[in-house]
Formats: sequence, C-alpha cells, structure tokens
Amino acid sequence: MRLMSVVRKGAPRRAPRLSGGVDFAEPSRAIPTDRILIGDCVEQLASLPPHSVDMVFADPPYNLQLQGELKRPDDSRVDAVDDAWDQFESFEAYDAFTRAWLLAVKRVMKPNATIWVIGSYHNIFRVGALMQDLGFWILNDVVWRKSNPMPNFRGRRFTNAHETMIWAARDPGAKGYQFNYEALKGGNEDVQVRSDWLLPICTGGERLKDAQGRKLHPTQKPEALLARVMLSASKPGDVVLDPFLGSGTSAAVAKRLRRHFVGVERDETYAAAAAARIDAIEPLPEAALVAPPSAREAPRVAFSALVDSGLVTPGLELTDAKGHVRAVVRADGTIALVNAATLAVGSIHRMGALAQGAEACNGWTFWHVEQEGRRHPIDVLRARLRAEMGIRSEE
Amino acid sequence: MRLMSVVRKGAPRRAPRLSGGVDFAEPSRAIPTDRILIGDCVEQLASLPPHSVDMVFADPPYNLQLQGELKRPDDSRVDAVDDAWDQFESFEAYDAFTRAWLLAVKRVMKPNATIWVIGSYHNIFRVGALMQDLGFWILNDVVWRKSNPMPNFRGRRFTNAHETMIWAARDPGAKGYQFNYEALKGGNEDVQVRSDWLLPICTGGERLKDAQGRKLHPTQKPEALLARVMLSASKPGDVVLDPFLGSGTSAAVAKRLRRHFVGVERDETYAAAAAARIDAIEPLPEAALVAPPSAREAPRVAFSALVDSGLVTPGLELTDAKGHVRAVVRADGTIALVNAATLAVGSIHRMGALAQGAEACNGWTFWHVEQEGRRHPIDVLRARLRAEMGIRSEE
DNA sequence: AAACCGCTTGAATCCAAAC
DNA sequence: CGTTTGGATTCAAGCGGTT
Repeated sequence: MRLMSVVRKGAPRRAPRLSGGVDFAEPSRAIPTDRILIGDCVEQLASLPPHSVDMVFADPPYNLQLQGELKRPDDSRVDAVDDAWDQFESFEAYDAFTRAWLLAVKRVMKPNATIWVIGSYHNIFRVGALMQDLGFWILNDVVWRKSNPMPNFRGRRFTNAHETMIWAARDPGAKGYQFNYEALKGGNEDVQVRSDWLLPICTGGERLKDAQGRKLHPTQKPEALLARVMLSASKPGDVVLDPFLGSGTSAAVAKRLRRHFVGVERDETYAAAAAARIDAIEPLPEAALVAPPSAREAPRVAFSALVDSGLVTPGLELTDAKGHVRAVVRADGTIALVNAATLAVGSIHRMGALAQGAEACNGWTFWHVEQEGRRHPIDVLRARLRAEMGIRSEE
Repeated sequence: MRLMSVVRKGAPRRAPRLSGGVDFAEPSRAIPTDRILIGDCVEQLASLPPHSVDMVFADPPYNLQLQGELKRPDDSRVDAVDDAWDQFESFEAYDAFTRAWLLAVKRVMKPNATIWVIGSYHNIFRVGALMQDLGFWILNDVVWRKSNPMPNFRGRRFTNAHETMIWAARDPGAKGYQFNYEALKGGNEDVQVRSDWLLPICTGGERLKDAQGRKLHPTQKPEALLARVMLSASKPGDVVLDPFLGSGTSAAVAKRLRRHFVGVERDETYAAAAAARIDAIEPLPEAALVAPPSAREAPRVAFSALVDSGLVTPGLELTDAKGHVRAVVRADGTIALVNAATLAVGSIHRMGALAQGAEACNGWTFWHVEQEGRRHPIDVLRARLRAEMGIRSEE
C-alpha cells in the first residue's frame, strides 16, 4: 500500500484530503491518490497526468426524465430522483455531456485499464453507443439484478429490477487488462462467474443519512456491488478512478480492498460526507487479498454469496471439525490456508482437500466456524442464506 | 382467428404463402397476414399499409464485421480518438441500417403498438440509442438470463449469460399499449413479473437442423422466450410483425398463441424452413388463451346503480373497516359523513378521502356494510350487481 | 428471548374514462 | 382539447415496538 501510506503518513485517522486541483506537494506527474477532487469532473481530470489509472468506475447521471409525482397504492409519495444534476435539456445535451467525460476519463486511463459504467435503460444505451464511438472496446455488459427492487406501483410495466454495467477496455484489441478469472471462479464454486449478478440495493445501516435522518444521496450504490467490480478487474495497489464519486462507495470499497482511489465530486456536501465515510474504513488484512489462486473443481452455490451477504466476513477464520486445520476467508470468496508451508489459496473445496491430503473434499461440511463457543459447519450458513434469499430469487 | 382463416381457407394444411410483395387478393389496405414476405425488410414493409400491426418483435443481425480492422496492433498515441475513425465508419453503416428498418417498422405500427428488439452488447446500445432518437418510448429493458449459456472458453471475460430486449412504445406518452399485467402476475405466484427472465437457450428437438444435421440458423431463439413476449404484450387476434424472421420462431409462436403474423426474411432457405415449421404448428385451444377478466377492464358500475338496483337502500349506514368512521347513503348515490363538523356530502371516493385526510381513496374498498353481524366492503355488493348484469346481458 | 406486527422506503420515464 | 373524477395499484427489507 505504497501510495495509500503517503496520504495516511503522520495522520493515520484523518479524512481524505479535499482539493480543488492538483496537489503540488505530490511528485510531478504522479497522480494524487486517496483524495477527493472537488469540481466538474472534466476540468478536474484535465489536471491529472495521462495514463495514470488502472480502473474506472463511473455512475453518471441517468437522465431519468420523470414526469409528475408517483404514489404508492397506500397513497404515500415516492421520493423521486428530481435533483438538478439529473436534468438535461435533450438527448443531444446528454450525449455531449457523456462524450466529454468519457474522453476526459479515457485520457487518464493506462493502456490496459478498464472502465465500468453503470446505468439504466434511460441512459445506458446512449452511453454504450458513445463508448463504442469513442473507441472503447466492450468486454461484457453485466446485469445487476436487484433482490429487493422498488415495485411497479401502477402495474403498467415489468418491475424495473436491474441495472446494467458496461465493462470495457480502453482500446480495441486490448489483451493485458486485469481480470481475476481464477479467483472469481474459485469463489463461485469453481464455476465461471456469469454476466448477471444478484445483489440487494443499499439500505439499512450502510445507507448514509443527513442530519435530519434522510438519505444523504438519492442513488447510493451498495458496497457489495463495487467490491465485486474491483475484485474482478483490479488488484491491490491499483488506482481506481470514480469521476462521479457521490457518497463515496467506490472509494470506501477501494480503501477496504487496498486499492488507491481518485474521486471527483462536484457537490461539496457529498464530498465531505464521502471523506468522513472513507476515513472510517479499515483496510482488510493483506492476507485476505493477496495472490490469485489457480484452481479447478466441481459442485454448486457460491461461497462468495455468503461473503456478499455479510453472513461471512473477509478475515473470518475457518477450521476443520476438530480445530486442527485453519484457514482465512478472503474478500473474493476464496480461502487461504494459515499453516501451509507455501501460500495456498483457492476454493473451500480445494483447500479442504489440500489440508487433508485428499483428492477431493466437500468444503461445506469440512470447514467450520466458531459461534458462541461452538463449531458449526459452514453448510448451515449456506442453508441460512438460501432461506433468506427465498426460492424465487435465485432459480 | 378471422384473418388466419383467410389464408388457410381451402388449403387448411398447406404452408404459409410466400410472396414478393402485396397480395392483391387481400382487401385493399388490409395487411396480408400469416405469410412470409421474402426480401429486404425495408422494401417489403414499404408495401404494407400504415398503422396495421399490434406488436413487433425484431431480432436484427449484428455481424458488424469489425474484427479484422480492429485487431491491428495497439499504437501508442496519447489520444486514441483518431483510432475510432475506421470503426466509426463501420458503426455508421450499422446505424444507417438500423435507422432504416426502425423507421420502416414504425410506420406500420398502430399508435398503441409496442416493439421488442433483442440484442447483445455488440449492437443493443446502438439500437437502443437510435430507438430513442427516432421517438420510440422505452417501457422496459428486459434481460433474458440464459440458464445454460455458452461458457467463455478463454477465461478472459465473464460468461456472457444474457441478452437484452428493449420493449418500447411507438411514441412518447403512449398509454393504451397492451400489457397483460394481471395474467402475468397470476402466473408468477401472484408477484408482479420482473425485468429479468430466466429461460434456457434453444437446443434439442426445437432447434431446426439442415439436411446435414447442422443447425439451420445460428441464432434461433427459444419459443418459450417469444411466448413470454407475446403473452405479455399482445392478445389473441393481434397482428405480430417480425422484420427478421429467420427460422420463424416468432411466427410459430404467434400461430400457436392464435396471433396473426407477418414475417419478412431475405434468405429463401430460412424462409422455406420457417414456412414448413409454421405449417406444422397447431394453435392452442382458445380456452387456453382467453384473457381472464381483469379488474381494470371490468365495466364501470356507479354506486348509484347499487341504490337503483335495491342492493343498497337510502339511509343505510357505511363505516370504515374498523367501524370508526360512519356515513349514510343518500338517495342520489352520494353519501354523507355522520360525524363531520360541517355537512359533508359527496361520492364514496371523495368522502373516503375526506374521512382519512387523504388526497384520494377507493371508496369501494374503504367503505363497509354490516350484514349478519360481519362487515363486508361494499365492493362485494358491486361484484354481485356485476354478476346479475352479466347474466341479464347474455339473455 | 423469539416471534410478530406495523411502518417506512427504494434511480420510476407508472391510469383512463368522462365531462 | 384540457380538466375532473372514478377508482386501481406494491415487493422485499430493515427497523422499532409489542406480544
């Protein structure tokens, strides 16, 4: 965590620095990381050196074009996203805005960097077409399926239950981009991760509130979503840029996963709240993040889903039934053996087999967690998650 | 199935007619249905009367043929916008093609018709943006999640496990489009249907094969997908247009679901195979397709009709569900609040709203009558009157 | 203590017939 | 055409208070 330590040196618990432009205390042409730049993203990005970020996550305005107000069947009013920053005069105006920030972002991307952009049907088609026009090379579109979306109250459309993320390389033919295929697969029951992800929206304690207890930001994204993005397409020490930082979810997750962040935010209230939020984050132990594994195996249902759900926390210790063998849960859903002579990282099944010297192992029954002084197989956590998710949600 | 019978009259088991243009045997300006038009879809659609189809399903080609040009070595220029030039030319050609067929399709859509377009990340963003540019009004984007997608063999991306459908109305502000909300909900555990659908890809016996046993068409869609589309947004007797018929899935499903189809296909081999396929389809029994009575479409019954019919007597007391609020029925079909400080008289809805301090209220469910010691919403009386009226009207 | 109930809320392009 | 009025319409979670 070289660059992270620069900012935190001598002030380990202070908030990230807020800056209106380039920080000249930084080495010339080195990108100032782990801070929030306040201002218009196109202007702010122009002050950064070219080819300096490894990954971009962008959550631009969606241009919702809402008409009147909407009420629930119980006559309560839906708190719509009617903020000024989401208003555009026309598709042309939105396109010009989009083109400008995409170009500004592209300049600061390293040749092998990739970009993620999230949106809904209101804007994602325009964004995707412009990305193609500007020479980005789409690698996947990834669907975020919301486990608890807002329903369609009037019964006139399908429940708008997903958002779309476009994952793209900077240039056509890019081959050296970061994609942690084996780690993702190892955390997904050794099955390739698909282009549709099921995750809940951001509610409860994770949702930032203002002094009056109202939601601070209308469109705060869940940390689990950003964690999947960064665990997929970046590595510890990378610089992650977010040109529309908002409530700071991407920066908070970057810090937790030991990536560096550069955030741009126009609204000072949002920026200040994000800074405080980021400051409170404690990075995960490095052991929970290092070294992608190389694995191959069989069965179903993802251990990483337990991590996403919060039932299992990265860093949690797993043991066998008798407590002799120990392992640590990693953020991507793989586990690392603790007492191994060499670093051993992989799926719960493969690591279980390795620990026993067996060819195969059912990690769900081999590994245990200690709760209230008693050891339970992690299979009970899986059963709990299945129960929570219900029959409909993940067919 | 009026129009269907025109084609099948005198030749009940023959294949749909193949035609190069307008069939002059049809009544002038009536759209020729249940046949395949062979040729370029823009040209063929120009021969059809305007405002003549109820729903469109389009699975356009997206072979951009860009691979060769785009795989040249990555150069080191700082600004890669120039790189996009060649591909912009190619994208432009695709855009021109897309714009042309979308306009041709729009002309033949009825004002309340809707269109579905399916695609992948290669083309769907361009198609969606152009649809917005041409004035279509997006209602939903619907994700087809493939339960058995093709794996990603090289491990450099996520498994491409979905395709995207855009569902749009012909014009902004369209409200009268067909959407079978209640039927869909009824078939989905009484929960409204979401924008992500899980369905297997087309394999096995459903997949058309050529004489050599190879798959006839590279992108044959599963009939289950088309069935969900048509069951969602059309009704029996509707005319469904498919400008890129291919192997004929949409027409086959339309016939089975007792919709009429108009298919356009440029490739004669595909058209012939589709014709044979469609010919073998047996429409489902009408009883399997009739729409269940929906509350939204039920004939309106005024509260005064209950008074007129004698089901409700002037002077009868109404209360809310808990018996706190009381009102009295007046002879003209209005009601009067009993405990109001000032005299309050009006419709069951207005008085219900007033009693609650709400802006709106469904008086049919708010107000109750006491019968045999139990409270029933007055909606049950309305249902009884509707039943009696239904019996009378059929006599 | 665990279960249960009621209330709140989330990126939303969310009515239709009659007058 | 605009305006008024009837009356149809919601799912999953989290949280707090009660049983």
